[in-house]
Amino acid sequence: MGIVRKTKSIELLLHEFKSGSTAISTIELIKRLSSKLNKTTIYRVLENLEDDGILHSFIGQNGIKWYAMCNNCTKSKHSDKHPHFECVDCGQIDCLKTEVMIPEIRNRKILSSQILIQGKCEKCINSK
Amino acid sequence: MGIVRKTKSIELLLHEFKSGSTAISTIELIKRLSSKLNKTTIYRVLENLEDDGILHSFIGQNGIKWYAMCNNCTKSKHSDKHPHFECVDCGQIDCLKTEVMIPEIRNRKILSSQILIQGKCEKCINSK
DNA sequence: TTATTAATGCAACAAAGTTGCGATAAGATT
DNA sequence: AATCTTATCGCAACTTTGTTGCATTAATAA
Repeated sequence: MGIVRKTKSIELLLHEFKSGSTAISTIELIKRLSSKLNKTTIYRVLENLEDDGILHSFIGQNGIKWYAMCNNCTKSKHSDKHPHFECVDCGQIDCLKTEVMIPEIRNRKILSSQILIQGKCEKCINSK
Repeated sequence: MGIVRKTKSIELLLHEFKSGSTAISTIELIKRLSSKLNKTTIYRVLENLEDDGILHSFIGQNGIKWYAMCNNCTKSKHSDKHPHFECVDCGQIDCLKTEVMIPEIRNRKILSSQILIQGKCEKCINSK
């Protein structure tokens, strides 16, 4: 689908992502916004924002879905191929600008890839 | 936990993986074995086999869990850091031997990583 | 053969996400 | 500004994947 009308729901959801390259899980968004939005609406708006190249999504190591802002995507081309970094201590997931080279593979045609890195973020390394 | 007794359930489950480096999702295993094993048993045996370094698991792009045979793992050290390749046509997922280099990241300590590559497998490229 | 307890099956539950449909509201039209 | 069209929303009910508690079964040690 994609977005046709500017609504309060879209505004509320995008507001949560304004602080940059940190990802937010759908369940976290539902927790934060459940007093203002129905969870069905949240799932649907996120899908529309992704279709329009405003957000991108990926699956965390426990199987739940996360969303983060896109940088240079459009409706037709999602160019967010960056890795995501998940802190094993605080649980925060960030988008990385680091390039990871995926080599060609014999007899296979690569179309896309997801890279999820686990480790400790700066904050959690220092607050040991 | 890990495995203490050799049981029929373990034998049945491992039998499904005997054909090498192809991964199988938990729901596929439940479908195949539901006449012989309870799904709770399947979940628990898979967990034990992973704890013992016999199988390893990862999350597919739709959030469901997949298992595949390990090559050189032990109870204490899971060394399966290889990428997984998912065919967008036939849905099959295989373990790759290809090495993917994850570069160091400033101010973060990397502990592990998952790489899931999507594309077309040899069979599906040719059967166009 | 018997005893111990790991492993299993069952039922009930939980979490994450989806579907159908009537009600609401964005914004185009009059 | 009032009306109309239909995208969007909220609600309830459902589905899928996975988990928990507990009584029963069976692997294997004694």
